[in-house]
Amino acid sequence: MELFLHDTLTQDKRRFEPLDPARVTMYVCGPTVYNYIHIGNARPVVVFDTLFRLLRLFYPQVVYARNITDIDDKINAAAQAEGVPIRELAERYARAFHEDIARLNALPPTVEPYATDHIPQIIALIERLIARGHAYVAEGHVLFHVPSDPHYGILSKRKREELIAGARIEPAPYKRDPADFVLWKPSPPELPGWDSPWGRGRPGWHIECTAMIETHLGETIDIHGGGQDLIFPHHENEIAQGTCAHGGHIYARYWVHNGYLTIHGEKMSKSLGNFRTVRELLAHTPGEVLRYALLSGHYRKPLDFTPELLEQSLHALDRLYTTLALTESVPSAPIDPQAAAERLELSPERRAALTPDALPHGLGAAPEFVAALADDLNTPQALALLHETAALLRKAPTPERKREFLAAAELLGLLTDTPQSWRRRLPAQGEETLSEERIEALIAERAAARRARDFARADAIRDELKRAGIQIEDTASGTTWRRALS
RNA sequence: GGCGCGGUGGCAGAGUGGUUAUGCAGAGGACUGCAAAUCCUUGGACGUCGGUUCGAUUCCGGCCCGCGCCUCCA
Repeated sequence: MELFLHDTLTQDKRRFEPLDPARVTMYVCGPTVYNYIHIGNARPVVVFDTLFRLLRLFYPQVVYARNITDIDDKINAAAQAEGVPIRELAERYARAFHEDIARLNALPPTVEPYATDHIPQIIALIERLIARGHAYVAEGHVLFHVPSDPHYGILSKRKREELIAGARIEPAPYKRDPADFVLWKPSPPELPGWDSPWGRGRPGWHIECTAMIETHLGETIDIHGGGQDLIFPHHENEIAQGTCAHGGHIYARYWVHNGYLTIHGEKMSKSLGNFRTVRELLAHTPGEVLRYALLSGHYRKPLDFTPELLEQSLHALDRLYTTLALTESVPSAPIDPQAAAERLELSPERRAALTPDALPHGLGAAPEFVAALADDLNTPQALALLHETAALLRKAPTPERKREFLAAAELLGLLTDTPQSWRRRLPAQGEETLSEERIEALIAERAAARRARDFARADAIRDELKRAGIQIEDTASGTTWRRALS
């Protein structure tokens, strides 16, 4: 089976062909840690986590790097506003980031480099750019000279002249060209800084990613990902400095960008202030529901983030968990790795590297399901197929279907909970709360009333539970309870 | 102004040159003491105006509307 990805650079969907199929590399821009991430920031995390899972199904080794930018003007400003050391603030929000995305079922990346751990590499990279005539020193700054790169604008389809004409801010006087951007800037004594050939200072915004890519992944990577708002200037500048530093070698073979999350049709952003943090959403929404919501739209399209979206995602996911609960006695057919690889038409190299003790996510999934994801990560289509598999499984359970269902969910990072725990841990909806002991006692009392054909009493108990947000389900094997959905 | 994205049924959202995706919500029925869950059935759609075509939601063009980027932003 072949993987297709939309490439921002060529503006079309192309067959994915890695430079080295034995080692696929992907770099995704991670957060700048100066506050809690919002749900818009979580979109690339979930999207590229899903792509990571898919790539690992197709290739034996995938190196996925997602950085943490821990040196930045905004971090400095936030620390100063709070009156805490900069390092402490950055560490706090890096930790919060990890906690938040773990609840979105995001796997840890292969490497998670920190900008401040790469200062020597950044300095070396800048020196190379200066030596090659692509950067210059001015008033303690080092700037990338945009006119030195004839291809500048290739990613964002912009002309340097138009950028200058449309600029919203006055260019700094020390710039040779208004489009030049900072690679290194001086740091006053009270702010973090490192000694460099140009004095004590700190890296500019874009250079750290290029240095970390070079350090951990190499000069040319297969996939570079991030949100659409990074296309310009961040990724444009990365291509410029990276390509110029590497003597013209291709910087990234595929540029993959996710669309925005919107609120009432407007982009969610920190500057507009219309964002919801993942942290506050997690207080009353299971992380998996947030993940489902983010996957319910195609990654390149805008996704309007509304309470209705969350409610629909909650209900849809609950249906999948109900399927799991209804088919608990159905065993999942064991996976024969080679037969599964055959069905999915994985490459001979991939097949050779499959070992029974380390099988990738989704190996047991149906080919059409994997094909949906392999078609530029069509997660809405994949979710539709997951629901169809669920419906088939409920109606005519077989071990093969069970395996396909579980494998498909695994590839999407869903259904990681048990149905029991899912149904009982949902946010409380009732006006009052009852302990599990009290719930069990009431259910026992209702069962006694039903045996005595005292249905008035039995229904009164059910109503009481209902008011507490507890839904009763009478099944052949007895009565179970769950937290009701909204 | 330049560049780019999008307008699909009550809502979300795929897809396709001709046979009503999927989920949520709604309606009717089965099951149930009554419910819930499940199952069956079911209504409802492709911004607008032209063009190409035997046939267009799907291809082409104009228009309308919405959104984004143009050195803070995922």
